[in-house]
Amino acid sequence: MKLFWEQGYGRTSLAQIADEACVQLGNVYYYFKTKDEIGAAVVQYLSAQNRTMQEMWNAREPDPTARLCAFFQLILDSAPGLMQCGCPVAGICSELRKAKTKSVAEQAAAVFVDMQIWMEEQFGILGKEREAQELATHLLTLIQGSILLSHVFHDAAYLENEMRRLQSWVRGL
Amino acid sequence: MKLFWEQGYGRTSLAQIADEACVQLGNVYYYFKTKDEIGAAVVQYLSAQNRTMQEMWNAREPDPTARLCAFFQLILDSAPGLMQCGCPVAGICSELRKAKTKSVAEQAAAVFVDMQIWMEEQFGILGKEREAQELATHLLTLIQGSILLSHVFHDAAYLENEMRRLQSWVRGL
DNA sequence: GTCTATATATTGATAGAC
DNA sequence: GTCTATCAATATATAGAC
Repeated sequence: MKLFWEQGYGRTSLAQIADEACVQLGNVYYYFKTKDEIGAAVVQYLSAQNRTMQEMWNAREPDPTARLCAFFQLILDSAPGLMQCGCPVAGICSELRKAKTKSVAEQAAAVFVDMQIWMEEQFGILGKEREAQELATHLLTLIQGSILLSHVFHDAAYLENEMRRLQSWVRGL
Repeated sequence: MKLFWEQGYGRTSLAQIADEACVQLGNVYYYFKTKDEIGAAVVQYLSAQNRTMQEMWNAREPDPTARLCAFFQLILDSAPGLMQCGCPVAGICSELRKAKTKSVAEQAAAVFVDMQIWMEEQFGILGKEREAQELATHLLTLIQGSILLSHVFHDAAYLENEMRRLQSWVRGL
């Protein structure tokens, strides 16, 4: 995951992965038959990580507003990495969509669906059932747009300003 | 440009480029010493294309609102390609930022700076000098965010809905 | 399960005939 | 300017010893 995020899927060789894992190149193929399987495993890891965070926020924070703020705060805390490498899910999804590995790209897109549905649920609890889908899409658009701008401009301020704005916005709901 | 957009910089071989240009592989090196030089030329082409469009809108449309709407309309017309391959500027910028070719990534980022400055100018003419920068950033965030979502979800509706919303918003200024 | 060694294919890049 | 031929490096993947 680290290498795919930092360098991209295509630029990362199996030799680098073996080196990062402190094993020999040949041993990688004992666990993964192809490089695509490693890509699928990474996407699955990112998906599981996302769901774990959602379950944690659902359990810890009774207030949907606090849950959404916790989500924004996680993005804020990840700002340096997001600025440097962009969104790991969007990155691998876009790269594999342009390749022949379409199935893995679909699994990566499913992570965004999970995020969207979770945000919709929070807006629903807040009594915004009718606009929930529209609000969730709007949020995801702003999040991904600001991550991309901070990455392209190499300036975390784009992401930080947007996240702080969203935090104060959601607190005013 | 076509190949880099559709497949990405890394996945595109010089053999493919030569084939697309209907020349032999060896002949490519008569015009470009390295692959990076081709990447730089593509970014320069995208930059020139962007500036050409801006100059055209500035000349044809006396009203800044109409200019911004023309910009949004161009994105709308490009929706199928943007959905399929994402933003060509952001794509090559992100890919080369993760590579060793940092200078080309900076040139790609400069295209976004051009867009932002042009939008700021339009808001300035509209009498929004004070908020011009903030509005331009917000626009760029929504544009790039909606392009990314339409690409990841493989659904042009995300981009189309956002652009139509921005068109009616800017007409209400 | 882990390792070394290697097959096979493709890549960016070069040399030189024409 | 365009071509053929090829180098050298790197990639994914496999075979088989231990």
